[in-house]
Amino acid sequence: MKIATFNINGIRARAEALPSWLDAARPDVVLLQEIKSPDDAFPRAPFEDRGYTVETHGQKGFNGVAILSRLPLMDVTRGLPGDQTDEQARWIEATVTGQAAIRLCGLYLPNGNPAPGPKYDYKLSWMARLRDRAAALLATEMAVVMAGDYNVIPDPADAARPEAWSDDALFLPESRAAFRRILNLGYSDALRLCHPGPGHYSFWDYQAGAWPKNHGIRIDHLLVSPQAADLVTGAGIDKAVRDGDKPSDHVPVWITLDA
DNA sequence: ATGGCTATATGTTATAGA
Repeated sequence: MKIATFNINGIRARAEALPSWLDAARPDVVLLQEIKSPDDAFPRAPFEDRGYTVETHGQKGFNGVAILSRLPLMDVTRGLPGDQTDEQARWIEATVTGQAAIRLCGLYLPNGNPAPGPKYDYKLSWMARLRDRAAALLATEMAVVMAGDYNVIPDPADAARPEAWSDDALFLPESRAAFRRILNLGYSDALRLCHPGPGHYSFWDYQAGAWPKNHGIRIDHLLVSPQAADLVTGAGIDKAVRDGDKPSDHVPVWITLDA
């Protein structure tokens, strides 16, 4: 099974780039972030025509997550537990069944800038809720894959110019510690199971020539529970997508599983 | 150096992103 995460930065803006990548990469499941669309405006046909089931959790204008799957999805839930007043569409779950059942979580973690401030407070409180949900899922002993745009640079090796991010919400010590707390529950950063070392990025800003200068950061992650880590056979980043026509500022990150 | 580009809605400017 091949599972990918991709912050597409607008589903309608990626009407050509996303199907083009799907046809080349042939993932079984894709967790999408920043669809920037209400559910009823999501263009389903290009995906259903390719054999994908579409489950969305969107809102007007910003945010929004979705799952595309060529395998059956069950028990779909929307919204991260822990705060009934949170109206931002950033979390969706479903169980996908191939040779094994896997609980999927698609997430778009708050950016948090500027820090300090209310947006950063929201980021950290969202991460505390994420940790609680991650712990609850771990207790089920299912294979769990939590994938999406975490908006966290875990380590200096995950940025071409770490010094440029020292005061940024994506790289502040508290953000990195909150991410590390989830790993410390027992989850693994799946790309790191397969590819240690620097130079693996998933985002390049549209501005300031970040792409041609390769000033990237790695902020899109697939975290896997121990039961899911047992099944991982490979991982990668489809960097070439950033060079396509009308690209997102993020590129797809994927894993393959013996499942 | 300068938020330098992009997407969307609030729409010929503002907001958010990272």
